[in-house]
Amino acid sequence: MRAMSQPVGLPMLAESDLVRQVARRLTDAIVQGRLAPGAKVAEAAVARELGISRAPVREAARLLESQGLLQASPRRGFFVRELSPRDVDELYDLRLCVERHAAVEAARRLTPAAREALRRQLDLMRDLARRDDPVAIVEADYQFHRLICEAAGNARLLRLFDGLASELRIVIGLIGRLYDDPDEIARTHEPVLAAIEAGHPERIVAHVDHHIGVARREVGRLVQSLTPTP
Amino acid sequence: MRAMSQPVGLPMLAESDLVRQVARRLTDAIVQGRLAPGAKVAEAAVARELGISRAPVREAARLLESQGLLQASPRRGFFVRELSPRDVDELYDLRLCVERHAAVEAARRLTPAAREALRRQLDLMRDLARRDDPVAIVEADYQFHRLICEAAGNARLLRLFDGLASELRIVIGLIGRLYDDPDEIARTHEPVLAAIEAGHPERIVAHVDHHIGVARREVGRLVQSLTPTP
DNA sequence: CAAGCTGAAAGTGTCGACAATCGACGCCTA
DNA sequence: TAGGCGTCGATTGTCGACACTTTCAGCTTG
Repeated sequence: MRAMSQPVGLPMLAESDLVRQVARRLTDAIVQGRLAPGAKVAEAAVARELGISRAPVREAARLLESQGLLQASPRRGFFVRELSPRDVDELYDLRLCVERHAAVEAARRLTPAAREALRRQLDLMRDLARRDDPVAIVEADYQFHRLICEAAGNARLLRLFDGLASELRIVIGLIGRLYDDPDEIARTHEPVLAAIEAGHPERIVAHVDHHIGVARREVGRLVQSLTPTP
Repeated sequence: MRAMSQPVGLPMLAESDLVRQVARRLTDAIVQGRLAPGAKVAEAAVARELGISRAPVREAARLLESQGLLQASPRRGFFVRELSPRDVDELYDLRLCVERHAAVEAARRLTPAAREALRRQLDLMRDLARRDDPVAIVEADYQFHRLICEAAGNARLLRLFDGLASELRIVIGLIGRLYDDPDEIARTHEPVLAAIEAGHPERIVAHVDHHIGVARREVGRLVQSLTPTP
């Protein structure tokens, strides 16, 4: 009984789990926009395409449902989640809540390694902005925020952030370029990192609020333009 | 098309979804302490006991895994999550983060109905404290916090709170009485509601912090005493 | 006596199949 | 011609079965 007191922490190799693989493929397809919001995800079709049976597909779909990427309609199947402007509002409310906390915590326990990683990520973003690579910038943007959550040292916080981010990617994946001015991204991130390094909680919150507010407006506008006014 | 313009409010009969039912049963068994942390949840055994096949059990288990109640170990099965002191720390960190936000938002958009519900819940808690009903008090405590999250008007926030709460219930369910002084619960809730009604963000945060800090210490002590020092 | 090996039993991962149900198409009726 | 009804196909929900893995008890051996 004491033998397996530590099932936690191991990288859990041998991910031969078909479920995880299917979940990953579906997730990729959704965030890359290959599966549009509202599209039906038929078990049989996916299973045929992957050359497996329906069981793993079903379980993967349920996993993605719990993550908010799919929506289950009893007796009808799974559909890619459609995000209303209200949904986006909810998601950004939570992002604000989560990332404020993450940034403050990250500042409290900032290790040299984490600080270095954040700086490198910022450099990368500046570089991508110069080279005007809109797809890579969105990814780098995501990674920067993820690094902050990682630095907060709370595994659940990180999982929560991943969940919010993947749901937002449903809509973000629809467009190639999120910001009109790619350079703006790098610029709005700088003060966030600076505030974290300085370690003033109020300043951190203020800059995080500002930065996320900008993103929120951008995505909000985008979703608004995508939603056929009812 | 106008015929059923009101799909809301119907009780949605015929929830023949076995998965939901199994998930509910397992959840109940866990939070009631009938399934102890670390216990194995064998698909076949559960299926036999419920008189169904393994497929729905599997899906329900995976659902509970995504909620953090179960832990999947490839090729070995599902186990009831064991919470280390560190896990409890993480959970309370997130609770703090989530409930601060919820309380501030609830204050911003407090409807008379929500306010009334919160007051009634507080009265109920006072009553239960007088009658010294430790089990009911924990439940009422949970409901009070849930009402605050409901009043915040963010469905995802509520789901997030439910997830955190159910994970914490893994350990809370282990004991009958969480607080030494039942009356203390009601007393530490009063200033929270007062602050929400007053609407001062800083005061709200302060009181929420204090209240959750108390609970955190209690649960922390409990978990500490349950953990065989490694 | 402890440690390692062997075999069987139990359990998971995956599959294909069947019944129940939902959506769509076409037909009938007013 | 518009609207309701019944039938058909397609898909889900559930099941039982099989191969492979893990676990554990008993045996062997140093």
